[in-house]
Amino acid sequence: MEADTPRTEEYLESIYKLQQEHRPVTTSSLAEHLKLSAPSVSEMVKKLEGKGLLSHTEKGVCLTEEGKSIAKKVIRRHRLSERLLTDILGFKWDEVHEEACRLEHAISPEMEDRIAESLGNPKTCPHGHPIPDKDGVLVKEKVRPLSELKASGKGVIVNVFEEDPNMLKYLASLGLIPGVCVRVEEVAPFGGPLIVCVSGSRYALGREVASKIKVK
Amino acid sequence: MEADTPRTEEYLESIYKLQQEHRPVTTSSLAEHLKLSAPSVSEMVKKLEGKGLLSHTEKGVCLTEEGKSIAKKVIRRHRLSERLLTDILGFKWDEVHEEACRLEHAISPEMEDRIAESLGNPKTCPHGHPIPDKDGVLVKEKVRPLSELKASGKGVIVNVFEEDPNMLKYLASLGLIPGVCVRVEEVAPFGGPLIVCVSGSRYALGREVASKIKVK
DNA sequence: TTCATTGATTAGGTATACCTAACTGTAATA
DNA sequence: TATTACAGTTAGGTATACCTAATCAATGAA
Ligand SMILES: [Mn+2]
Ligand SMILES: [Mn+2]
Ligand SMILES: [Mn+2]
Ligand SMILES: [Mn+2]
Repeated sequence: MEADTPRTEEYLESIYKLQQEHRPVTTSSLAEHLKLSAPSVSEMVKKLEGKGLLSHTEKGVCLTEEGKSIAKKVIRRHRLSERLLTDILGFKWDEVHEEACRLEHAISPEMEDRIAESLGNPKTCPHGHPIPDKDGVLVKEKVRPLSELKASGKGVIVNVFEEDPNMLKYLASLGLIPGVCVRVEEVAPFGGPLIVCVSGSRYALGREVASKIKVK
Repeated sequence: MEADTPRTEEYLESIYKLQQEHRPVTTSSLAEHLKLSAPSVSEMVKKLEGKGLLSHTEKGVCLTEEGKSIAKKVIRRHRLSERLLTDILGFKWDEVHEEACRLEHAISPEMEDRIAESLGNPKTCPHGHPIPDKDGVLVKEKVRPLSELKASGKGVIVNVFEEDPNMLKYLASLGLIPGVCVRVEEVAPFGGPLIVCVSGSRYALGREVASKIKVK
């Protein structure tokens, strides 16, 4: 069994994430997510299929058990890196994604263990996403998008499906971070914004944005 | 100016280190240090020369100012990584070299700053080697090898030029780490061992080993 | 002086991972 | 039905960084 290269890890990670977000896992969606050309992805997908890490049918790409297992390891390292960056090195949650995306390929199993231990085995990354445990067990909370709440509905933010630093900075400035309670005051019709109440303040939130904030 | 690849960084780092240790910086010594074939190094050296990072004469390879500057940045990231690993994540000094050798290529300038800050701007790595500052200033202490001390000579260990984990573990088990005071009790003739006294205990040390321990 | 050793390079090749341009097949549209 | 749009692949090519085998050049020993 040949060692996985950083690129293999990156593909598997992307595929796993797209699938988790219930987005189509096609070569084109992958190409968009990875910011690569379609033929590059097409070629790589074929190689990964040859290595038994995924299967590729008309319906799209699907990780095998081995592919899933590797993906979860990468995601564990990614999310632990993010926690290291925020909790120990003092980064903001909007500054860690890119950094972690490089670190995740440079961390040994020993370092992974030490980070987890030093941080007290955190259960989630700074964005609220679960950190798979050593055995690849990933506890997914049942959540729904904030955008689905009705007027006067309430919920606690569990996680935020967003990687764009500017958006994350904006959300943090409104106090929209995991663990915070949000109440929907009003829902404008025709796909209009939501008026939400967060720790005493009122804000108008676009549907698009609200759909990325998952609450329970 | 194209970005440096991890491999470019690795070559420059090796060249800088060999030169610091006053070892010949030839393609063959480089090949040995980097564990690559001579032709591979020969080729890469030519490329790096073309990029203006080094010059290659009969006397060997010599970094240009730009090459030196990059090398010192890599070494700064390497040594800061080592400190992060030992001081924050609880690694032993014999476990950090390889890990840091990967991390050093995955750390952004921002992360470099945060590590330095979080650690209180350490002056040396766990092996006692100076950490270049942001501007590439590297303070080298005047030291000499323990093997050069005469009988009843004394010195404080400044650093240890050794990367082999087993050797480092051995040295740590004898208490031979930076900051510790060593007295040479006896020097066996004909290149024989030194009998040294460290924190109350006596040990026989081979010349080879003793030459890697630098004292002041 | 000639030969063998050593160091370095040239020649030729591989693997990985990316690209653009061109082509193909399917499915919705006019 | 013919057309267009889109997704996906094939074809052909590049850059990086490695390898082995063969060659070349200088040096010291026979
Ligand atoms: Mn990643
Ligand atoms: Mn995250
Ligand atoms: Mn290195
Ligand atoms: Mn060190």
